[in-house]
Amino acid sequence: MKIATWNVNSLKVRLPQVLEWLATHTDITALCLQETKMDDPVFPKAEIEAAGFYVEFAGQKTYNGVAIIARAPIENVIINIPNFEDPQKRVITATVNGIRLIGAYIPNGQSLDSDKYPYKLAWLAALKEFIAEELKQHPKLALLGDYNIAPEDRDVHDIKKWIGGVLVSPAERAIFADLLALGLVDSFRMFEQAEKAFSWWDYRGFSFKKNAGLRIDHILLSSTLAPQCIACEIDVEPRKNERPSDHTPVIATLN
DNA sequence: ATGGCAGGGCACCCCTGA
Repeated sequence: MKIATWNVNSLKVRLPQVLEWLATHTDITALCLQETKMDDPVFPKAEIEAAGFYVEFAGQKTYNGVAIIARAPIENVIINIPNFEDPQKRVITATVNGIRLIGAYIPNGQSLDSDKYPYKLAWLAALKEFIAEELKQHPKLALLGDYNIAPEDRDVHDIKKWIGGVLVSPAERAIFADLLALGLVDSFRMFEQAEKAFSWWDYRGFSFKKNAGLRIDHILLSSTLAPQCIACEIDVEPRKNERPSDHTPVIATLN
């Protein structure tokens, strides 16, 4: 089976692309979406189900919003991080085919001197605690999503342009390392990859054409699940669509 | 140093994203 993550930057705009992508990737069992940007009453549940999928979601107007689309039943759903007060809808957790999936849209942080930066760090600390708890009950666990963290300098097209800002700060990278210390493995780095492999490119300045991107969308696998992973790839094709998301899917193959 | 593109809300300009 394959599991995937995709920040779609508005599901209203991107739903046709998502359904088309799933139609041509029939081996993807579960897809986690971020930035659906829609409240639950207007979520296109019927359309997705009519296309043959199960779907669970948690959204809000304008910002954030997450969902899981799957070809198998989606069970034992948890919305957001328990015991962490947060009006923003950024996490959906569920079990599909016996794998515990945590789909997350980690805060951007905006800048190191913004109020949103300490929110990001506190949010990540709460997420880490939640994952530690989930791992006790669900050893086969994957954390998929838009992390808004480029873990290493090789995940940044030009580190000089990003240093001193969010996404690459030592504190954020330290929390990423804390996730790895829970036993999680960055599935992308389990395999040999091309250099300058990114999952996001700014809409501005022909960034995609110049491959001036960041690798900030990740699939981390628990130590129990990682040995089942035989591939991880970034699919850049949807970034070439008309009206693309600025992010592109990441796919992990499990056997 | 700044803005550049895109989406959404809401009213035609502003906020946010990364």
